[in-house]
Amino acid sequence: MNREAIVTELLSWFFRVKRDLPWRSTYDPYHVWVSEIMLQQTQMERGIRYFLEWIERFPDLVSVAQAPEQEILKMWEGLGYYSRARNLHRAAKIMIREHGGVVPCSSAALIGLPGIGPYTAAAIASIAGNEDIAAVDANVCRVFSRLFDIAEPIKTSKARNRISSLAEELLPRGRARQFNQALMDLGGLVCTPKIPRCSDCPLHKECRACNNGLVQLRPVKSPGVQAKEIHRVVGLIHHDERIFIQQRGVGGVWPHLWEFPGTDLQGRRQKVDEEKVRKLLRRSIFDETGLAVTVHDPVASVRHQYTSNRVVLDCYFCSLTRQDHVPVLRSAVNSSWVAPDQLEHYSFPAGPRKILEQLENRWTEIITAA
DNA sequence: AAGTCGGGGAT
DNA sequence: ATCCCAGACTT
Repeated sequence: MNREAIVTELLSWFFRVKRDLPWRSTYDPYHVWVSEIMLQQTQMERGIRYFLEWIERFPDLVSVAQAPEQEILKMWEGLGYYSRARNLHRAAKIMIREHGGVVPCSSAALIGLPGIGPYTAAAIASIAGNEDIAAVDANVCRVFSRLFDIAEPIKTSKARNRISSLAEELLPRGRARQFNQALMDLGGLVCTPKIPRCSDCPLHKECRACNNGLVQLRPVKSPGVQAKEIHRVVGLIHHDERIFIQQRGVGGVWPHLWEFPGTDLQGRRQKVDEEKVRKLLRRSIFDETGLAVTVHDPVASVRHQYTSNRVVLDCYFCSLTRQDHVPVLRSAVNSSWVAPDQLEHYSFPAGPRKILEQLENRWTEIITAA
């Protein structure tokens, strides 16, 4: 295996076909940092849209550090992994305070900042600062698992360590910026998961898996976990032309995002008794918020998935049975009564957001019907 | 080492 | 329907 040839072919290919990405015009460390955080576990096409809107709203580090968390989360809405947004916010404040108001470019200074692990530190340091350090992401793992025909399951630390040292050995000194991005682009454009385009690959002559006819079997994956079925019911509580929403804590999923109160149903297999569902929802809303409500008809229902859960989310219209509308929150950290046309200013997970889409233009009809 | 954390696009 | 993604963090 000719390592010299691999590097030469790879860099030559990158120079020819590299993607024209927003943060590649200047390699501004702030831009590179934001892009790397956004692209964690996120596909390029989606990331770019969020990146452009983000830079328009937060053109520099100071604007991020000074922004209220609510606005940070609103810009992140729909992107998932919301801790990334909160960590970005925290890290911005630290950079202002301890790094002279700039995004540091050395991996040593970056590692350990909120949301910045080994990969992201190496990626920012190499792409923004051209530091000689390999950045091994999912793309690079896949490329190397094929290039060196690695039979070990790709998720194991053994395989990861082997790939990391291979990447370090291969990295041409002084050209880490081009080399790392070249590997990422190769993984994203040519050496793709399902149907790799080996005939277009600049490394196919050097690729062991390709030469062994094993490309389809690489990388080796471990068995996945089965998705959990969840049936959730929530209440759209109406009072005085406003809707009740509450803000989640930071303990579990969707930290500091807003939601409608409700509960998960347990016996989700058999046909659910409508009356029992209403009673259960009334009870759980009372437990969670202290609000006594009457549960009316369902007004929206959506399906969505997150992590390894499949969710059916039913939304019931509710009204207060007593005039007392001051909540006593059990698990949420904050709450608000909001006019329907103001709900768009709050950040919701995808499920409730889909509910809101279904309710758009139906508010008057729904409220008068009840 | 294994779980948790999202969401949508590709296949 | 399943797989996947410019991973980090907790247990």
